Amino acid sequence: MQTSMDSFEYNWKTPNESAKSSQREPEQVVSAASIYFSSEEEAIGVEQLFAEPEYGDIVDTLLDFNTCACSLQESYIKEFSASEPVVINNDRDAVQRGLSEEDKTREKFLDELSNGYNENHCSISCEDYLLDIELEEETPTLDVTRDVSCMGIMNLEKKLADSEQRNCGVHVLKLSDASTSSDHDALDEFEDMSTDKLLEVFRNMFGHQTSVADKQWLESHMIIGLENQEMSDKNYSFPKSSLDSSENQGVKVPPACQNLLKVSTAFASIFNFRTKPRVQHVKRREHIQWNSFKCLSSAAGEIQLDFPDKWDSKKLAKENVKCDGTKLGISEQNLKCKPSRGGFGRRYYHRGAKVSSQGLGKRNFQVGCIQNPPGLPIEERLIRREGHLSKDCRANRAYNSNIHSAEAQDDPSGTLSDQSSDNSSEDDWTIGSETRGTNQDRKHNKYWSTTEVLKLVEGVSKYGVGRWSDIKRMFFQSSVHRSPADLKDKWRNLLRASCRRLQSHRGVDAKKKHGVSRIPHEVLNRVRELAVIYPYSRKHRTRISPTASLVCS
DNA sequence: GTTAGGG
DNA sequence: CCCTAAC
Repeated sequence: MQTSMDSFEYNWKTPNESAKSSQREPEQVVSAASIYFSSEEEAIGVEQLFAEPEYGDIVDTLLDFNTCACSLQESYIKEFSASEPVVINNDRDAVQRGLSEEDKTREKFLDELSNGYNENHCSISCEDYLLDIELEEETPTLDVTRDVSCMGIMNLEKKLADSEQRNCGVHVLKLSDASTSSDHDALDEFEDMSTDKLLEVFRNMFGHQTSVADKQWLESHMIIGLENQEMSDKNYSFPKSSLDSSENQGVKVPPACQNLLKVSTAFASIFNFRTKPRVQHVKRREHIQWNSFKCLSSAAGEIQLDFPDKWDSKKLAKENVKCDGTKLGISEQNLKCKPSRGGFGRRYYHRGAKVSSQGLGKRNFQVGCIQNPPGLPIEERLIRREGHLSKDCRANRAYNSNIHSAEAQDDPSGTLSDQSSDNSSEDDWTIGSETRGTNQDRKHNKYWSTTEVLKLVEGVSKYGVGRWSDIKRMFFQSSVHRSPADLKDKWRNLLRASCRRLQSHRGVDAKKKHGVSRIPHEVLNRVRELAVIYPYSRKHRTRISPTASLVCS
């Protein structure tokens, strides 16, 4: 199991170094321990690592440390904000320099954390998960920097004394003052339980067995779990009945789901990791119970619980369901739309919906890439890429374009214009196809005017072939419908036309006859000259006929 | 984000 | 003009 423990900064300092650090400027106060889990499996693995008896002391130390940070109240922050700032800027070298026997054990523990826990301890295989669905999960954020630094302010003297007492480089932060009344209630409840019962409760809370039979250890960890459960997700009521019954009677969510929830919420806060927005990979059906997925998604607040009873991915794929969130139970307001390409980027229209083309075809059930218009039947909201449209559909579209292409022709004089500025580009466009009523696929389909062609030629003369963005910026600033890609396409067509003209005058005459070719000879000659100076790509030249390529290159 | 190239 | 891959 590969963990992301590299980001776990176990930066502890010896008391002496800490004293030096405390004299730094306040802005140098930086964060201490933080852990990022990229998956639930990692959290589970680290949890099991923490449950090892040989690491009990270290776990206590870390948990005390982080629990204090989690439990910090605003009043404490205010109260101690005027105190001397304390730097908890630690580094691993400092730990190694102050080695003791206890430190060695700690180092071993930290090494295991950083290297990833033994695969055998991981109960869930995470290698062959299908990346079916990507859910943007925004988990609660804990400001580690603020909490830890303030906590350091609060407990400076106590911390130093405690760490010296333990004769280790780790600053042990005990925050007995910060215990809440609810903690005491829960503690009383746990104290009445037998060790076996505690083990059972532990299993119910965190979803895993623990080999630790120490009653105090179990109590403390479950208190922490409860406390952080409340902190991390107040909307989710922790099933108290799970404490009383191993059968989890009366619990609304299935046990399997509880396990997932508690690992992801309670331990997340225990480890005080500042969760960053991440992509959660939801496992396919073979690897996770459907009910568990429903529960997990519900807790994440991203997915409604109107899932189908069965998820037959093959069937859905067969139906060519690409992005229909409804079939996945995604609420429409929770469907996040990746922004379509901005600036000069192209926008792709399908049935009135904007679709980002990037990545649509990679996964069958990618969520969060579309924006469906509400109020339409499911079938109508199915977004299909143009590539999946039938040939008849595309042919019909081309037919519509051809009909309107004959209705308007631009610059019929065919004379060269001196205009090369950008102030008339919008006006002298000729609309080739305006069939928006029935065909909204194409962006505008406006023919290039001679003025535009001249500007393009001028731009290529100045910048050369390939700097389409610069040409766009300098010569087509106000031409909102001419993207750099359009310029590139047009230049390619101009190049072909110029070569074709030399190749066959008959073909040009035929096109003139049909009113298609309206590019003046002078322009094409200039294009040909520029093509010599700025050769187009080799691939393109090879596509032109051998005789033409000789001339063009 | 930009560009090349196939369609 | 659309779409994708590559950078």
